[in-house]
Formats: sequence, structure tokens, C-alpha cells
Amino acid sequence: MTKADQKATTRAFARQLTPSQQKAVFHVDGPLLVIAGPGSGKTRVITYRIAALIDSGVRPHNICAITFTNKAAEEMRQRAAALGASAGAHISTFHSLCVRILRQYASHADISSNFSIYDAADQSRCIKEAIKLCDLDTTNFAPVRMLEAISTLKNKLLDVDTFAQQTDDYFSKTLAKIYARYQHILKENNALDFDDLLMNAALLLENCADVCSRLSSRFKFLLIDEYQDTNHAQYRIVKALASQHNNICATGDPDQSIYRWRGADIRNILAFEHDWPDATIVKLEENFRSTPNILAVADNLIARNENRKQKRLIATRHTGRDVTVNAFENENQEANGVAQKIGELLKADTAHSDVAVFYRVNAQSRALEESLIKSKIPYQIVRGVEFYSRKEIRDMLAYLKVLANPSDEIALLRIINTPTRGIGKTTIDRVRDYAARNNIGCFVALKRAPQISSLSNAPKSRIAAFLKMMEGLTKHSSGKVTPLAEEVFVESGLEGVLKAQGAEGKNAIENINELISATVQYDEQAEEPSLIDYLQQISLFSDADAYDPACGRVALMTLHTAKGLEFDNVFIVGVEEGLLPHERSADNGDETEEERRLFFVGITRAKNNLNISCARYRTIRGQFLRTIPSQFLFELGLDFSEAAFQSAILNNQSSVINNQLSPRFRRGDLVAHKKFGPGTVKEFTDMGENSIVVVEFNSGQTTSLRVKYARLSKM
DNA sequence: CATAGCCGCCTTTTT
DNA sequence: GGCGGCTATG
Repeated sequence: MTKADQKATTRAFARQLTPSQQKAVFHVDGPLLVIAGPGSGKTRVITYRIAALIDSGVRPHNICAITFTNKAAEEMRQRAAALGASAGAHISTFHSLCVRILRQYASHADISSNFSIYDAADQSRCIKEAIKLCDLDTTNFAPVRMLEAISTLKNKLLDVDTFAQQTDDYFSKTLAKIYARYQHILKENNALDFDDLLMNAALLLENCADVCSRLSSRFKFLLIDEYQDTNHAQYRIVKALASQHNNICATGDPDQSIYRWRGADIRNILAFEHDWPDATIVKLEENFRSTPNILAVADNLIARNENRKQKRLIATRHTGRDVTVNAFENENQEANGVAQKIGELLKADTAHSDVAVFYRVNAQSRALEESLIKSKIPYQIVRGVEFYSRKEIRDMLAYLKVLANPSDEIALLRIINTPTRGIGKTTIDRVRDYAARNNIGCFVALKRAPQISSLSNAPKSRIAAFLKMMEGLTKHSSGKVTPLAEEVFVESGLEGVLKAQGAEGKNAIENINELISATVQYDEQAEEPSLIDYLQQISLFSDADAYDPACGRVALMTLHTAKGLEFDNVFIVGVEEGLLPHERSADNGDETEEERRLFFVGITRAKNNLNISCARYRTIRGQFLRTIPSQFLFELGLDFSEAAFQSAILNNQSSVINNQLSPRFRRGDLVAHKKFGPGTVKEFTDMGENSIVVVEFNSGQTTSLRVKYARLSKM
């Protein structure tokens, strides 16, 4: 694309923007905060700002854009490329950026660049080991709780030494010990957990002036999407990276903050003006996505949050169907109802990719799957990490991890006897014991097996065979990953064992073949393919990354995963007390507000058609329980009272109660009528489904209408 | 040393 | 309801 073409493209884009969006994209120098509601095009603002910056002569190399998921980064790269913004801008997630920084400046951060990234399962093993080594038991010090506590510390950038200095009570002193042990284990394995990536990068930037000045002078323009969900460590990274040029552009929506539980700090966005005093603030309140009915429901709901800055949702679209709320007998009926409705949509020529079902917890997907299978509706469960947690995939990756990072004992212990090769617990214990006494790693100890006196000849020769096999694999371990992966599958013996299992191993083989296809893609797409880079990249793979809009299937995902996406037709299921809001958030006002925001995010994903449902009975953890409709259902401003809804559910013996609901109106509401056009509500008489509304239309005519028939939409 | 079977544990959301 | 870890047995 020539320079002139680029300018033309940018101008064409500018014409589609509202004046405030134009200002946000083109006219601001210095810090900029874009507070933008759902469907207002805030991600687009960032994309076009990148294009506009490059257009005005900024080198792509000097731009750094940070997104929330890899998928979002990938999309932004493609869109920027389509606008003529040539490659070279750094566009990635916080975690990927940190991996890059840590690998480049590994020596400054006192780590080696081939570090493994530990996921929840690896972390769990390490923390259990740490608690054991501290002579504590896991009943009083639950591993998960300890990991949570350590995660919180890391997000606050409190490293082991800093935290140890500020402990006073028994619990925090003990936590400090476990924390130290845990970090020691990670260090021995040459591994970092997710929080380490952020903490180490932040501390590196803050403590190493040289690195900080190099990176902050490179990134003349910093753009961050979903700023409301950044945590404190990410905030400090941003502060450091922006320190030279102060050209930070953040976009976000406090009403869509749904990761507080993970350390996201809403104060980051609320205090932006304080952090960057000369910041320009642009508010985008127009919504280009959803129908007025959907927005009215979303607006009514989110208005219930007390801890919130007032913001409007202004519809730019004028027509739309009603929002429906359905109550079903149980979760299976609910799933059938959803499948049936989806079937009707598909019959009416809706594309599969225009339909999505959202739920609060992953376990809810099972009932939906069964119904969709029965109805022969193809679906995809958007759960990227699931693939990588399968046993056979973890086995394959463990081989690769050991080859990339021989210090990774979690991976080594996983594969040393998988498939079984006669190196059992006793042998492993003896090797580990030897390693501990000689202060060396497990892998090194294996190499010295002939000298380990406690081992007899048989295990020694088995260990030698294992080492020889690994040695053979090292030959393929540089450059492209695919040849190595193929070799690992065969040489490790995994292929042989799975093939011998016949039908049972078939699925596992298919999965491994899928893994190998993925490495082919990696080899093609990576600038410089390497095993270390590949492993680090897939460690940061997220659920949302697995979403493939082009696969021609209905999408099923959690409300959290739905963030940032949009669909014509949205189903939100299980809107019941205990599920949404989740029981773990009960008795906590702040957490209930977060659940409300989560529901708000789900609702505002819908472009045209929103179907909300709940079930009277639900099986939870194997128990068949009576449910209570979610309080949120009565906050949508829809035309039913709690009492009426409850009695409708109670009295109706049939399996489905279908409430086709129309909105309530208030005096002063702006509405649109199909025939009479826009107008203002003068009066509203609430009589359930017989409600009457008096509207003064802009034509001057005032009319009394039955809400049921008038099909008025809120503007 | 391998395997099967049983018991007890956890169980929200995720980079 | 599902998984990991432990134990008993071959």
C-alpha cells in the first residue's frame, strides 16, 4: 500500500467516526483516556489510532499496543494491516510483552531465557511441595488459598524479601515461609508462573534504569485496551513504559470490569486523570451494536450498581425485537428450549456463527451439549485451555519442555516413566535423594546414575536408555518445532502405546495429530520459530483464543470469555441466585456488583436478539435443587414483578413458561414507533401486560397506546 | 514395579 | 460428579 493509499483509507475511516471518536483518534497529543460503553467501537479507536500514527510518520517500531487476549491482538494486527499500517508495531497481551522483555533482558532479571511458564496444575504441585517442605499440613494451609495469597502479593509487586520484612502475625509469617519455598522451587525448575511474568517485568523496569530507558524511549506511543481490567503490576509496567514520552492512550469501561477477583484494580481507570494530570478524557456513549430494547435492559440493570460513575447508553439503532425471559422446569428443559429456539433461527437462515450461548460456570455446558447434539446443531465450546490440559497433550508438551529446559523437574518427572519404561517410584526417589544430597538437578543426577550406589543394575540400564532417547531428540530441537514434535511422538513410545490400545487410544492419537498440525501453523507464522518461543506462546493461550467465528458452529462459552465479542443472537442461561450472582459472591456488595457487571457484559454482546433464561430446578454437584430466580431478572425493567414471576413459575405445571416481555416506560423516555416515528412518553399506566402508554410524537400528535400491541422501542 | 480400584477431596470466573 | 492420590494385590 502506498502512502497516498494509506491516507485515503484513513480519511475514509474518519468519515464514519463521530466527532468525539475523531478527536480520540487523530487530534490528541499526550495522555488520553477513552471511557467507552459497550458497542461504541473502542477497540476500533485503538486500531485506527495505530494506522493514523503510522500515517503521520511514526515508525511502527515505536508503537506498542496491549490487548486483553492473544485473539484480540491477532485481530488488531490484521485490521491494522488492512488499514495499511505495516508490520512492526508491537501488538500483544501484557503477558506476551513481559515474556519478550524477560527473554531479551534475562540476565538483568536474574533468570535464564529458556524458562518454563507454569500453569495452574504445575503451580499446584509446586505449592504442595513447598507446604510439605515447610513442615506444614495442607488442611490448615490449603494449597489453593496459599496460591491465591501469593498471587495477590505478586500483583502488588511484593517479592519474597520485601514481603518478609513486613510480616507481623503468625499467618503472614508462615505465608512468607511458604512463599519463599515456593519461589525457590520455581527457581530450581527455571520456571515462572503467570504472576511472575508481570512482577519480574515490572521490577526489572523499575530497578534497572538502563532497561527502562531503552524500552520507554522505544515505545513513543503506548495503547492499552480494556484498561479497567489491569491489575497493579500491569499498572506499574504501564507507568514505566510511558515514562519517557507520556503518550499513553487507554480505553476501557468501568461497567465492564469483571476481573476484580483476579487482582484487576478499577482504581487504575478511575484515577487516570490523577496519574496523568494533563490527560484528555473522551467519553463514547453511543452504541452501534445493539437494539434499543437490549440497551434499555442493560442500562436498567447496570444503574443498580451504587459504586459507579454515571454513564449513558445511547442507542443509534432504532428497531428491534423484545428481550425474552424464559423460565424452564430444569436445566435439561432449559437446554432443550435453547436448542429448539436455535433450531428455529437456523431454519430461518441464521448463520451458525451468529448464535452464542453464555453461562456462568463451565459445568453448565454439559446439558447444553446434550441438547444440541440431539438437535443435530453443530457447536463449539470456546475453551482453549481444555485442549492443553488433556493427558496425552500434557505428556507430549512435557517432553518438549524438558528438551527446552532440562531444569523443569515437574515436566521431567511426568515423562520419565510415561509411557512406562520400568523407572518406578523407588528408582526415582533414589535419584532425587542423590540429587538433593549433591545439590544438583534431577536431570544431572540421572546422567550420573552409574555412580548412584543405591541403584541396582536394571534401573541403571533403563535410565541409560531413557537418556539415550532424550539425547537423540535433542538433535531436532533447534529451529522448526514440527519435526521435533513428530520425533517425540514416535521415539518416546507414546505412539506405540496408544496404537496398541486400539480404539481406546484413537482419540488420544487424534489429539496429538491436532497438536502437530498446530505446530505446523506455528512454524509458518512465527518470525523465527524456536522450541522455547513455541512453548512460551502456548502457555499463554487463553480460552478466548480458541474462538473460531469461521467454523460454522454455534458458540458456547462462559460470560467471562464472551468479553469483547458480539453476536446477533445471544442466549444467557441459568440466571438464578447462586449461579448469577454466584453463591461465592453472596453477602458481599462489591462482588454482587461485579456479578451484575458480568451479566451486563453478557447482555451487551447481543446485537439483535437476546434470550435470557432460568430453571426451577437444577442439579448442582450431583444434587437436585430447587432454585430461586436471580435478583438481576427483576432489575431489567421488564414488564413483570417479582411476585408475578414467582407465581407464574410456581403455578405453571408445564415445562415451559414463555414470557414474551415488553419494557416498562417512564415519563420522559424517548421512544420510537414503527408508523408514528420518534416521540416522548407523557404517561405510563402499569397494568401488567395490559399497560397503557401515552406518547407525544415529534409530529405533534399525542396518542394513547396499548404497550402489548404498539411495539414501541426505547431510544 | 505395574495396575486396578477405592476413597476422599474439591467444586467460579482465567492470563 | 470428576479427578488425583493412595493402597492393596499380582
